Amino acid sequence: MIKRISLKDIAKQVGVSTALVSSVMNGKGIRVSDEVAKKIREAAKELNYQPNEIARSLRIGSSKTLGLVVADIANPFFAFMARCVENEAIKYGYTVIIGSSDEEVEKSELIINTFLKRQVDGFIIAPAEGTGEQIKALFQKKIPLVLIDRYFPEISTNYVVLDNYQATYNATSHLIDKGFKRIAIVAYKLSLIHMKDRIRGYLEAMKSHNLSDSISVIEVGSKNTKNEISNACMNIFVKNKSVDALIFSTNLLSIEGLFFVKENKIRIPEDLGFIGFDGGDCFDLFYSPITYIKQPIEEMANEAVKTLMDSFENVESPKISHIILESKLIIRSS
Amino acid sequence: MIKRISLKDIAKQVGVSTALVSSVMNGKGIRVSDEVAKKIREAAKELNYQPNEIARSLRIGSSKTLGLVVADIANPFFAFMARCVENEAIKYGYTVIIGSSDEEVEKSELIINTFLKRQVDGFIIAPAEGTGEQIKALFQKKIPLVLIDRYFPEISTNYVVLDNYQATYNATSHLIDKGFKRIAIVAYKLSLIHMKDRIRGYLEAMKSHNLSDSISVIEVGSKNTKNEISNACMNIFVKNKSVDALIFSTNLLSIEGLFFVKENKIRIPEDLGFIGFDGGDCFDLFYSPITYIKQPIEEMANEAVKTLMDSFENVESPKISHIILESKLIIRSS
DNA sequence: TTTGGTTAGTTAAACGATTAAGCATATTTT
DNA sequence: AAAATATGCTTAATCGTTTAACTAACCAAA
Repeated sequence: MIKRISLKDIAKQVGVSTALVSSVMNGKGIRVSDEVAKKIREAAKELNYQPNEIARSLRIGSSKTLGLVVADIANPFFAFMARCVENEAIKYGYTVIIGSSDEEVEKSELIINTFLKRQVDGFIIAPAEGTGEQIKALFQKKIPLVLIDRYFPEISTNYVVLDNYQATYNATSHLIDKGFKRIAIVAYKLSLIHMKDRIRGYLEAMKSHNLSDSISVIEVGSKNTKNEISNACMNIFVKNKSVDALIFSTNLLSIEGLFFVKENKIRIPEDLGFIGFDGGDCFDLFYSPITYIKQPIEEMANEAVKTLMDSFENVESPKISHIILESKLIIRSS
Repeated sequence: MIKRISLKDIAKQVGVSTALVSSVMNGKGIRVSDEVAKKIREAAKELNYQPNEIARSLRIGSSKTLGLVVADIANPFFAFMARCVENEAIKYGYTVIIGSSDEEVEKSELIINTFLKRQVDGFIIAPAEGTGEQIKALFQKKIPLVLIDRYFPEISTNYVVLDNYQATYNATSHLIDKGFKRIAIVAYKLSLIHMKDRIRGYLEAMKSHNLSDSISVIEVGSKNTKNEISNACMNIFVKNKSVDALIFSTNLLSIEGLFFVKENKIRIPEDLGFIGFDGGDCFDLFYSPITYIKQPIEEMANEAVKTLMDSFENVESPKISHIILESKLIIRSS
């Protein structure tokens, strides 16, 4: 590696011990005369000293690093979340390392282990399906941890999530108010709670409006979804004419829904009501701007970082915090 | 911090020295009997030992970490690039830390210094305008470095970029072939070479088709562009009717261009030819699918990582590599 | 004059892993 | 039988920083 300036170099140049230099650089601890302190600071500037955080981490037992594990960094939802987490963490003097599990159990495990080896101080994780054991293991090791977007009800970790139930409840109600009756929801075939809650919100809204007979949940696998969605929608919408509005339960599903609409020349909102998830330029640019459920992503990220910082304070007496944020229905012409 | 298992714990349990454990874990170096080696491996598994990479980094003088500095992580182009860099780096056993300069000189400097303190082994940087001095400083310190997307002709660093000249030359030629004549290019007011080259490609294409009189370069600032673009396009296109096709020189500009088109109910391609940069769902979903210049992002990322790995091999005798990749014009109906 | 306190530092251990060098035994070669 | 070599391990230094504990010099109070 390249020769970098260390405390020793400064100490030698000024003619003091490294302990003193360290103390001056951190502005605390040992007593120093103003004169020597000034000399040290000048030497540090002159040599362009950059402290070695690796060594510091080792000594103080904290890497000042957070591990962020998202389900899919190519998804704009998580990309934006990553950005927010980073911006927030830096305010507390923390660096973020990011990994994408791509919804795979093995990859999630690999990332978590890599991050553990790198001695991250804590994790923010949007857990993939089936990673409950991994989360439990972290929790048992008392490693500070905040789940985001999704959580496991049976594991009592910190989490920051959307009020998913309310989100789809409101969306469904909105469609009903607009006169749609045969409303379906498109969701992933996932056991994760956020998906269940989104479906539940839809179901309850339908029931409480006496539309139980029109309930229709379209579940698609999380891989190879494009055709699957198209086919699923096709079956229900085109062949059976049994649906007059669709609610999509994630950003990617919504976009694939838009492709379906475009390819089949479906008119929105005349032929089909459409509610998307998470927003994005595509929704705005669609010929008929799309109504969507907006998540407070930045707030989620900030809360997650804050929760993590809090749990650094008292690792031994862990206060578990559950933060549930409200979505906003952005009403457009769909 | 949390008590984690160290070499010492394993050594104690098995009754050997840490040196021996280390050697066994790394599968090299010191001679060991099969019997003891087996015991050590079993103990490591039993205790779920995860080596402390921080300590390892300090000792071996390499953090096995790359610093990726992008111009804007919220931009899908860079988000995807980040993902590719990460996936590629992991193959070589490297972790990536990502920072977004947001095209600001100060933020870029902050990120670079943070990464230096964290002892990154090398950098991949999409440099913001005005960060030439920062890059030069890294280069002089002999810190392995690859520029990506943009570069500084006056600094002889490694770089991996698009053949920007050819990209817009081809795009312009394509529009001319389709019968458009009064073609304008929309670009950022930036001194960076990639932007200059994109404009140059357009200019040369226009000249070589004897359309010098119709040349029109629309330059907008990199902040607050939405209105600016709309106004700029409005002036030229609507008021003067002096333009019949637009080429956009970045992804974000393209999307803002689409908003302009939509808001003003311009018909594509009847009223206006349109070529975007970088692709994306928005282009596909637009009522008239958008022709665009496609960058080989994954290849760029892979080449950048590979170049960096190569320069780790011989830090002292730096072989500078300049990689220029070709774009592809994806022709659709615009 | 002893005791105590302040000032301005130094010394040395520690964090966890790596690695060169050393050191007994055991085995083979001459 | 002596010398050389191989085997299987330990010791201790090192990376750069932090920090508890110590020291030496000086001044003030009892």
